[in-house]
Amino acid sequence: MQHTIGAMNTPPVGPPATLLERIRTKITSGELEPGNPLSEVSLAQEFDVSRTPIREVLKQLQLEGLIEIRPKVGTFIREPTRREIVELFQLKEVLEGLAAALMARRGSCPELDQLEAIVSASEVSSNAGDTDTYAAQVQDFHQTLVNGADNTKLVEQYERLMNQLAYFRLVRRTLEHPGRAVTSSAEHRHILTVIKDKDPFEAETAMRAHVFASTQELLVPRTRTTLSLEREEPADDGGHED
Amino acid sequence: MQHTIGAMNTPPVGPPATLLERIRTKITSGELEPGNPLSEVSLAQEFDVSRTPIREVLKQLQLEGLIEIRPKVGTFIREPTRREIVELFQLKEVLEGLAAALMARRGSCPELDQLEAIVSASEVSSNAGDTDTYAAQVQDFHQTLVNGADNTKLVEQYERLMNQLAYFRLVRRTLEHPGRAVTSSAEHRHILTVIKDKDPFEAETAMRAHVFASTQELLVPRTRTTLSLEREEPADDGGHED
DNA sequence: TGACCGCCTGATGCATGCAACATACGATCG
DNA sequence: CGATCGTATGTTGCATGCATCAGGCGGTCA
Repeated sequence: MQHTIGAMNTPPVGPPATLLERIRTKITSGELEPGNPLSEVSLAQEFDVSRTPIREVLKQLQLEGLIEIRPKVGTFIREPTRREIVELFQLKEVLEGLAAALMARRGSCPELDQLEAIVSASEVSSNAGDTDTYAAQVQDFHQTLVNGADNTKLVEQYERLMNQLAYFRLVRRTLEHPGRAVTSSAEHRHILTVIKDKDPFEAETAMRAHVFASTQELLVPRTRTTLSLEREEPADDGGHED
Repeated sequence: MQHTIGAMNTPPVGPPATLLERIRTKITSGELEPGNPLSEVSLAQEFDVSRTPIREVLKQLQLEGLIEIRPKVGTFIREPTRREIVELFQLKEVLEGLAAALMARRGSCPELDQLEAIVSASEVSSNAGDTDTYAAQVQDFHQTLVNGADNTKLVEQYERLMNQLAYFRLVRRTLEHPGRAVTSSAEHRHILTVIKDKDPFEAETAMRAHVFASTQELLVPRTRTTLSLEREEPADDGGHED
């Protein structure tokens, strides 16, 4: 599970992180509020470097979609529009679907064992109602699955996507729906089963259905405890009519 | 079809292109050979700016995967490994599949009419054996389809993917297979039909099959005119067994 | 002759300074 | 009193200079 790739959002060790990673983390961790201005001089002082490397990093983060540089005005943390969030989740669905299919084709691998451990542990925590633990395990499940696809380009695109979503802010909300945890856990178990069965098609289908369901939980404002997928927003939400 | 987004690889007008776009184009257009060193001072002189903006651009291009910056040594045009190419094509398949599904769900839109025009024109050129014209139309078909998905994030990821592939270099080879053009053209027509029928599932399925077939033509060295998908490389090539 | 060691050149890495511009505020005029 | 214009400030945009280091080349020694 260790990554030697340069651009990671969760470096295993602390200090020896790239400037890019450190500033990115400052944004994705929610330390800064969206819309907040990011002065080059402030960052330069904070990280004890000059403006030059800061500017290089900011340009890259703009390319990643995390910030917006308004020329001659300033740099601001970007707040994804709802439309963009929907778009990103549509991508998330197919990317994770691909990951599941690739893992199913791949067969035995370290990540498969990790998935087994994660799913087993998450079944315990979900039944126990330990939301915090389960939330972390959900993250692990998806990340491990993408890693298990053995496709570095997929991992890169997925990382960028999750960074743009500031996913950390969203996951917690999902699990506020009572009963979602156990349902989600069951879906994880099913996905793992079909992957073990080396059924790429079913793995992809199940994964996409799972991601779609989780997405719905996130995008639909939590108004009632059990919701039956009624739509209360005219905007396209990536519905499954296939 | 016009894009006002900052990072595009094919700006509609010439001169007022960003420095990033201009340098990126220098790479993706094949003007530079892979492995070729990209000196900061050379680029600075060529574009009549100082090294500072050049460095910012190079850092961004590194993030895009187009170049490799070896610290204290130099910057080099990156040559994707064959494995990376396979990985990128796996992504291309699902991204274009998503695009087709989204277009099918969307219904009438300008891009749909454009697709109709492109497919009709390409049927003519493919039957006439006009390879050059057909190659351009193939590009148009795929680009228009992705644009028609009405998902800006998908467009962005797709652009990056195509840049990494240096797709321009590869497409031409595909059409060297005699008969591929007419087959491909027929697939395009079928895809357009199911999109018009608003059948997202079939659209995605057809699109993925088409991309996969085209990919095979690209990845399998052209040894015989009609090949029946036999594999001559042990490496995983993203096979469809679902 | 062969291997090793030190310099030398080229590159990048970064700090700094100046110029240009967008924005906000306050004074002035109708 | 309201609108407008000028200025003041804070920001980014870019050029330049120096420090640092990797890699190559030649000389020297065994």
